Amino acid sequence: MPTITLPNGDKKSFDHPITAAQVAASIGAGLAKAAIGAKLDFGDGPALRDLSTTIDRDASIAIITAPKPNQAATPDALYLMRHSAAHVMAEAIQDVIGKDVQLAYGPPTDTGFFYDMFVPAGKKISSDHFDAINKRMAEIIKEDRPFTRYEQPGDEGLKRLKSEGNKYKVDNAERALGLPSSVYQSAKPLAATPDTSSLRHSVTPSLSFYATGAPGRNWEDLCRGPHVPSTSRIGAARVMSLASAYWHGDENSDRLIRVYGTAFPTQEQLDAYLNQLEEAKKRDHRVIGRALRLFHIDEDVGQGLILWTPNGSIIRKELQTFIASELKKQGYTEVFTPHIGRLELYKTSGHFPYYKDSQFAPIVEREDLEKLSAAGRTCAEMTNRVEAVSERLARGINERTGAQTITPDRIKPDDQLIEGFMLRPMNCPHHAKIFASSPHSYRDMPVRLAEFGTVYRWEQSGELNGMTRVRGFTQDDAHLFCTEDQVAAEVQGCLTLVKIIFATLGMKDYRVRVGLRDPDSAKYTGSAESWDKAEAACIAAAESLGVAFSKEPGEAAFYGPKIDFVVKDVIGREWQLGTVQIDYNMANRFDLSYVGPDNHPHRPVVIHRAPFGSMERFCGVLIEHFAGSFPTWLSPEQVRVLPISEKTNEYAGKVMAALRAADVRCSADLGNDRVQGKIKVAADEKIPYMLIVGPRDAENNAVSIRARGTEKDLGAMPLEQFIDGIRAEIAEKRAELGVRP
RNA sequence: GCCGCUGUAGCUCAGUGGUAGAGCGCACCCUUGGUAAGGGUGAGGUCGUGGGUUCAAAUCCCACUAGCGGCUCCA
Repeated sequence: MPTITLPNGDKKSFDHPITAAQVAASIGAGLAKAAIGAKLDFGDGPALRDLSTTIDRDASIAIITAPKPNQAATPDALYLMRHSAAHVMAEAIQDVIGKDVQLAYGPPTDTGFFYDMFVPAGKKISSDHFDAINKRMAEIIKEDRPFTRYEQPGDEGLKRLKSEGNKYKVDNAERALGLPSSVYQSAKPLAATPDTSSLRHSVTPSLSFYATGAPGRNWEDLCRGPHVPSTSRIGAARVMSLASAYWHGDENSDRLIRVYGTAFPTQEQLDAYLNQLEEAKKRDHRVIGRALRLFHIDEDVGQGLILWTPNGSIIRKELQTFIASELKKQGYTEVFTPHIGRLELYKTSGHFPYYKDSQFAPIVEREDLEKLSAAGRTCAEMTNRVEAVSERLARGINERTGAQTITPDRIKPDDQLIEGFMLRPMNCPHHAKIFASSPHSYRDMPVRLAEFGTVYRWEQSGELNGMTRVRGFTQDDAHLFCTEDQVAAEVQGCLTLVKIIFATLGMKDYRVRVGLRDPDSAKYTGSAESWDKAEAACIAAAESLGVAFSKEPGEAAFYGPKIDFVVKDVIGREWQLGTVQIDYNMANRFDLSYVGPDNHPHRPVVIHRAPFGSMERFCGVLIEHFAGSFPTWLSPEQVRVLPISEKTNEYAGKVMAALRAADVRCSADLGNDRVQGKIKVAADEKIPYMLIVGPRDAENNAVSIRARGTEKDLGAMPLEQFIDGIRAEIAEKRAELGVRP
């Protein structure tokens, strides 16, 4: 007979099996009323369950409740409500579009839920249907139909699903039963059961179904649950958007329509969320970037290629100056290298064969093309000769790495090869060549070569996104060539740099991933001992950051472990910014060495690191972080002088000149607007300081201050004092606008 | 790359088969005003590109191109 442990440690014993709802009722009527689910632990870990779950053995329980008014829902409560809302939305869609819409998979997400579905040919779902779907969802919620769970033996349930002709549900059922799929075939290994929760569920020999109402009479769906007790407990739900998704995320498989929705306990909370989305859109770096004229993308220049306009260029330049000064302190040396290199170089590095499809096409010499053309050769022949490697190179690479990237049919004698150049996808080959250009003693190590190096990658067109995903970008790159013993200290130094940058910019909302090797894979280069040491160094360095980080086995590059910094944009998408990667491969490929204390050559270890990642992406994220209101040191325009009338224009000009002489970025608004109008314009442009000057100020050699974010006149102060104040603020890279009379 | 949506003035957008519109911005004029837009006049568009249907296309159809939202990918 079950003994049930409550969250506070109290125990309750019952002499008969009991439902979670009854447990709630035994604690209090208010709890029973608010309950929408339960987290039960039968000793195998906590799992969310229906309130109707029968408890027939010892368990600990936490009742999940709907939030009180004005209270935020717990993640568990939202999970239950949204998972349930997905069913309601699916029913509504089938009512609006047609019963022949086939449902596939509908889980909750961080911000709501989605349901993937197959819409038969001839039918269509579009945003025009949203009003009707929303209306139908509201009706179903209002009807307050119970979510009724029932189970069928696996074979029986499967037979029934097969007779219904929905292969997606058959597939779901087969996977729930632990059977191989009879309907889904793919070259790719089957993904693990998609599961957005950390909750565990066991494979059972039966299948569970949920009817929204009475089984057989109302709408129902194969589902493992759990759900809220009845539809009215969902609160407020809404369909949000349409997208496409592949079945099993497999691009060679069926394309499904993914319908996104969200649900909140109350209409007010849903409205607040929608409002928040609207606000987030205003922070979008693409919107602010245009409004503040920070960057431009021009169709005629090309997709994914950023033109830094004067305002954006100031921000970038300030950031680069900032980081360059930190690099100097850490003993880096700066280098400059070209944006292209010979194909041979990237064949040596392995980039060309390995990442062929995500690079710009090679630049082939005109003479070669003409020769081939005159000889009647095809395009395929040209490609073959461009992509092939010399015997010498193939030997070299195979010897050291067993390189899988060169196939024997692509090895050609030198006179068969077509040479060419490539836009560089990475800076490391150039830096490796600089390292190799002079001999090195262990006494010189580490050698730290830094460059704001622009690289070009052929990103898929559908991936391009403002400044955050582009085809040409500048890494704040550096390569540290060090001895094995120096790896830990150098990784530590890289993280210190990242920490300084993030702290200076007030960026706190990021996460850290430590990518480790997959213990079951053999694709990695470098010795096991080196990997052990490097992984330990990465973990130790990450621990020293004082920030939560995740260890991610299998996420290492094939050439070494790495540490990535990831931030979210305003609409919740994650972007990788800074990265630190340890590389055991490159030094081999380029045959790099230094002379050790034993007077023999040794292989250096290479660390790739870019604390910002790319200037483009970093600035994009930074625009959103500050919502365009940059601290003074980064602001394209730091001060604007606003004369009250044209009578004070001359003094305004003097003020501007004095500020410019003090290295402050400043302009004066000498138009014939009234001062209210000039303030509005300057405020819209998010300029940190407005100096309003009239005859009174001119007489006293003073300025009246108005700081961004302060909706009033702060009073007047002597011009010289203002200049001293703002210079200090800029020099110290202060986050706040602090110059006051 | 794939699916869906979108492309009209510098920007934000209205215009569903019959002479191209608004607000903001811009230019000029009046106003000389002490803290989030005083007033007026004017310039500015081969309606993303190319085909097609039609007496007639910004509008309907097709293709391309670019952007947006997802998916897949990301050294």
